[in-house]
Amino acid sequence: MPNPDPDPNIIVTVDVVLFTLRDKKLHMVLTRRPNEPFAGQWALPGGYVHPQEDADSLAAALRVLRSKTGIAPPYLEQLYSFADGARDPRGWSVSLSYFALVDEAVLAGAQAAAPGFGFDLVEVNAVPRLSFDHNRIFEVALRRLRDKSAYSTLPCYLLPEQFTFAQVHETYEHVMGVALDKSAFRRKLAEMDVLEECKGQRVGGAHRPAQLFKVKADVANRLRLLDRPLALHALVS
Amino acid sequence: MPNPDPDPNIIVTVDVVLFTLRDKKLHMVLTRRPNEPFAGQWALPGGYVHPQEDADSLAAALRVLRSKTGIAPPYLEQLYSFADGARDPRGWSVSLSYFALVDEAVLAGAQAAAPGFGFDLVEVNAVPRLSFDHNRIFEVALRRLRDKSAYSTLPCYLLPEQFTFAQVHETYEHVMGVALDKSAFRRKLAEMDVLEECKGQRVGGAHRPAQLFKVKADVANRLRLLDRPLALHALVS
DNA sequence: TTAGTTAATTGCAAAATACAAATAACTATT
DNA sequence: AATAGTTATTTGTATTTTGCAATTAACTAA
Repeated sequence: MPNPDPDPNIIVTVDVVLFTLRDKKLHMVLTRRPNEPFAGQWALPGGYVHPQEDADSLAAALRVLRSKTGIAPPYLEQLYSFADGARDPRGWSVSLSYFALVDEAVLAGAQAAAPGFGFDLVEVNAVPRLSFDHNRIFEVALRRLRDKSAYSTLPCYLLPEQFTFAQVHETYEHVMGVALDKSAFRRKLAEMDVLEECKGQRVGGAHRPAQLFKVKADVANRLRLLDRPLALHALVS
Repeated sequence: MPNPDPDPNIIVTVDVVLFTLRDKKLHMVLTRRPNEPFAGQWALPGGYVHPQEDADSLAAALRVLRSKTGIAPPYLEQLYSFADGARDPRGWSVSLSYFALVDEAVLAGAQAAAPGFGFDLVEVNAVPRLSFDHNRIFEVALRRLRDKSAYSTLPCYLLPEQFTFAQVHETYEHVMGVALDKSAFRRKLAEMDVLEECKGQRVGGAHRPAQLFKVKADVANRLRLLDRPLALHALVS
């Protein structure tokens, strides 16, 4: 009548799709697998859950990211769990997958501070063949990022400390892959009430200077949602 | 250099939050735990993943539902994965959780056909203390159901084969817990293009009879989404 | 000064929405 | 068979939200 786990071990890992914006294009972080299976191949940053070390799966994801990229992303959310007997040649396995966003400068800073971190950035339209079912995980993450960007402040986590309105606008467009009307977008941003002016701070070239903004403190910690999503116009890329 | 799983077993289970509408109120299915831990206590229908038997976690969820309730729900979606060292006294564990919707008549039919199925329905506003972290899983499921209902055909999976417009309207209201303007809702339903008239079929008492509808065949298989969500009015319950 | 350039605001037609009212289709009662 | 009662369904319209374009603002370089 007692019911000990009657089944063989199930492999439990965490994998993270870490997005950033570089040269106005959405990129993701990839690593090379150090061990079999798929040794030497591209893969998402990931690894085993360590039950003694990780309080929960979020902690495991943070640990993995720290060890592979040296950063703690400002946004990290559980994406989905891929769990079946075919995705890993070693046996039935679960990937607790997460997706994360970070300003590129933070990634570059981490890479410069400790050149040992072996990761690369690839554009999301040119993702190579990945290990396991990581291409599928990436696809789900990209779709989720794009869908959620239409009704939230998600793309703001890709921005540097200070930025102009044009940068926010561009960021949304490049993340979502669509054109967004400028004045309508400005109205929506105002409605969301997420930006704060950096008083007196302006930047620009041979033209009217642009106001610098930063994300309001309370918004930086908590994703803000729209009642009605942004309207999508023409496809951009 | 070989890398065998270095860590102790992690328990992997599936748990399902199965919703239905009874007496115009949203209910969920609960079972009594047959074994320790929490023997005799309320819990979500759930169980171990069986690696030899289950191709993937969805198959595991279907198997668990079949064994505990005798039904195969028309809608079943992965909800979230709860994974930490504290939720199960036996050790570090993962709950691959799902949520499902079904017409109450189907549940009643299964219970009548095989009275052996030991499950109960409880109203979502009167959920008792559950085993493990199942109360939290339920809360997440309820929030997801309500949020998603605002921009999808999700509540349609709670309806019987044929139904009136008033039933759809009520179902949305009771699922979401808000009042919805009737004519606006009718327009949205028309826009979604999900209903098909049952020609000539009408029902009613001492008043104008109501047209019977059914869900279009292609919609029954695939959730349909709205570009803009339903507007929420006053809280209802 | 002025031409060039990007930033930011404003105005308005068009579309979508909230709300209320009217109309339709029955039954039960007189 | 008229009519009162009840729910279903459609229609109308004021209000709000959007799409789009034009205008104004603020700078630099020539």
